[in-house]
Amino acid sequence: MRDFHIEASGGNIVAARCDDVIALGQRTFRGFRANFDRNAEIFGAGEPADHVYRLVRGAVRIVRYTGEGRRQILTFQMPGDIFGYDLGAIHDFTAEAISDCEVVMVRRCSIDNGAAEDVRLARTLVDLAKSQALAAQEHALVLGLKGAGERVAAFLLQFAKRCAGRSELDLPMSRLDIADYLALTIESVSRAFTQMERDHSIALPTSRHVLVTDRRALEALQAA
Amino acid sequence: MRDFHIEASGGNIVAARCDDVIALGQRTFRGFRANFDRNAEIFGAGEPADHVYRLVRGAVRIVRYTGEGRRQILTFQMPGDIFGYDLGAIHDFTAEAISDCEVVMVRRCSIDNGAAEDVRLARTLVDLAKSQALAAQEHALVLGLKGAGERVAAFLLQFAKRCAGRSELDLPMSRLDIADYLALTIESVSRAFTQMERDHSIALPTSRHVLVTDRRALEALQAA
DNA sequence: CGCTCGATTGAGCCGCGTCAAAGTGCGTGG
DNA sequence: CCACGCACTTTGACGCGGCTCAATCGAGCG
Repeated sequence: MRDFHIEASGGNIVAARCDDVIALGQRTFRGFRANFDRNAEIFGAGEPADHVYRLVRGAVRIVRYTGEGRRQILTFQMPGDIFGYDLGAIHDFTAEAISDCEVVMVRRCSIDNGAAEDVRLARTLVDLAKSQALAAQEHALVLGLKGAGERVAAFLLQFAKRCAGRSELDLPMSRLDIADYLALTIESVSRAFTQMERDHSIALPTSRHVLVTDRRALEALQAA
Repeated sequence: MRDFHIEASGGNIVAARCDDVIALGQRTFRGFRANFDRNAEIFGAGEPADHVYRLVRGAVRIVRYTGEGRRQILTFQMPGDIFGYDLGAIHDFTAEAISDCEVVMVRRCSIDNGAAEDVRLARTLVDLAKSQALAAQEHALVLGLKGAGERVAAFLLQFAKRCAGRSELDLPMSRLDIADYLALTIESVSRAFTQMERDHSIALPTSRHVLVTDRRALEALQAA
């Protein structure tokens, strides 16, 4: 398990080991591990999409910027998630580290080549893409149908489900990240949180630490 | 090219021929052709997803209904589009005929079986799923970042691109369909149309017939 | 201790939804 | 062929939810 170091021009990649893999289907792909500092760009929209990533530790946001600085977060990636396997040869979106984080990078062509000789892998990739499509559609539903409070409730429930249904949540992302994910302002997100606290649906020991005390109430709120 | 008829319980499928196919990758899948009347349900959310569809003629909306009758349209399908190839064994959404339309249906298992022995097909399916994911993400961006007028402009430009960039558009869908796609009300959609007409960005010989007279203006409006 | 960044809270405003009323086009039947 | 009815569209008046602007608060850190 020999370690070696990479000095990226931006200084974001601080260390890498060569013994890490991404598992897809029955196959494992050899890649390397990389660390990114908080707010570092992992890849940018428009750059060549020649690597696929698995998040090991930390949290990542997939983002689209508009001309005038407005920002929309499409998904949050949590440990175990695969990202960066985009449609074309160019990344459609930007990936940024929400917290200091650790990823495994695999050359995309090795996955594509593997899929050319392993139908089981190919099926796994189809399901991966389909589940991303479904997630994006659900996101569009939330943005289209729900009001501010309902969006935040839906976000909390979605996040809780990702954490194996635990009722004690440590949010890695700021209010601004949540706002840009739900297409709201920080103020609206904040008001929604305090309202849910007043209703005793949640408790907020700190602003990033959430206790879901009444899941039913959140589910009822979300459904509205 | 012998014709035969199917009588569905709902009376929606009025005729079918057995000589039609869906082409995917290098392969063609034998299926059968079916016609649906305007507003007929092609498949419903929750039903077994054991067929994949290609639209031949007409237009289709992919829809999600909430408990209280609210509705969100996720995509419009135009001739040539493939739909119904969902993630699980159950359809996540409902497909409805916007106009009288004609589809080719293929058993989903024949596609899945084909992918198990043809890697080129498998790659095509990955790209199909990825492009659906990208479309859903773009849709989420529109709903998240744009105001009413900008959404309608984006919709018109997207529709125009689908029609080989023609500037003369025949919208198959009602204002209500557009509203439910863009997460607006019919009134807001209507006002956006008339505003664009006042700005001489478009002309409206009839409400369903749109002439894009100033594409640049629409693009500028959309970008806002 | 004081600085800074993020979160919260409040006041006012604006865009879009809601409600209501015409207006328009089209198919149907007389 | 015309008259009617129905579904869809357009237009207007008004209210509300969430955005904007601004001030305060709180926690982490040098």
